[in-house]
Amino acid sequence: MVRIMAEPSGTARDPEAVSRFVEHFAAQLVEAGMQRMPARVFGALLASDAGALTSAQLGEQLQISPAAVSGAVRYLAQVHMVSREREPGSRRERYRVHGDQWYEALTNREAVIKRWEDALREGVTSLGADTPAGRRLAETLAFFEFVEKEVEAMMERWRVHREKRFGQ
Amino acid sequence: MVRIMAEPSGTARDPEAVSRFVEHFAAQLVEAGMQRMPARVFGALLASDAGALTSAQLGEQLQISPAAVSGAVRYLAQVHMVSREREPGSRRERYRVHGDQWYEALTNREAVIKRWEDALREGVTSLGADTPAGRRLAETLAFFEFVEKEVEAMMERWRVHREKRFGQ
DNA sequence: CCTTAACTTCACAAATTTCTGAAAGAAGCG
DNA sequence: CGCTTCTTTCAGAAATTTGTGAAGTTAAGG
Repeated sequence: MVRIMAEPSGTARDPEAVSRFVEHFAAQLVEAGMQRMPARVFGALLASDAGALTSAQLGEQLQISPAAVSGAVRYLAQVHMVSREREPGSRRERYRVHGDQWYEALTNREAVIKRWEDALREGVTSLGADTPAGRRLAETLAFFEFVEKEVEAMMERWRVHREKRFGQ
Repeated sequence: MVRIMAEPSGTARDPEAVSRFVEHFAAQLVEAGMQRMPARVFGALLASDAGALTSAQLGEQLQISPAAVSGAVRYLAQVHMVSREREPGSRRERYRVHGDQWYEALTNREAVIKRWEDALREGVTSLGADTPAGRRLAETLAFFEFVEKEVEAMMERWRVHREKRFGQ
């Protein structure tokens, strides 16, 4: 049970409360399809005061190996949910949740949607646009195209809403 | 290689084209987090002319056991992506994609969102609304609440859009 | 009622995924 | 340049998930 004094900040936070949140939140992400380690790492970052942690801190807090941290972080960076930064003049890397950047990523299932659309388009042509099945696929495709446009507009509105509510 | 003459309809469909679509589409769903069997079953239903298939037909087309069909269908029904119907006077059950009903369900990640929100709310109070971490969680929570409202409005607009484009 | 057709549940084998320890690979610092 | 500190990669052990066969359950039809 070693505690790392990582942040120079004064107020000690209740590590148990943090852990409870992290695990609970991660469990929801897992249920929604995310892998366990990425989910936990992401939770830990969200719940950190600085919004960023080093690899060692993550390993310590979550009781996982450096290898596990590495894998989780690679995934999270790939889907743009965290960014990596190197403190200049150190081999230590920090991983950060970028305030806004990340829920942009959450909605950036766009890549996913695009591939659904491709599959559907292919289906429409190969089954025939004039068959009942083809028509069903076409309608589904139309739905996704609709959603894609709408989500974009929604994020625009969110940025405005956010500005008003949280300043900055 | 046995073909079932299931639909009384005349035009034979190319089973290979259907299969190609089903597997491709299912693969995308899997990548997005859905289990393989539910994804394949759902694909098969989407690609069927009647929009409905019996358990036996699904097993035949996808080359899976009745048990697998049962499990997949149970899941799909639970999340309202298909509905089950019994042809009156028969033990045979049919599973159907309900045209509209199902993408309502897709957006009905609402249940999921609700639980994310709960976890976040808990986090805000337990970490303290006045801490940096607490503020970050609160903002994230606000985002989800925003999305929830927006999605509802979006679906309303879709119904209108759909009506215009596909009649009925 | 009894038979039989259909669906479901359950225990287990197989396949897949997940995480680790160990070794290899970068990059600051002397 | 070599040493040291951190991160990544890789092979494999452990755990989990997935799909099956077989037994169990339900309900139609004689």
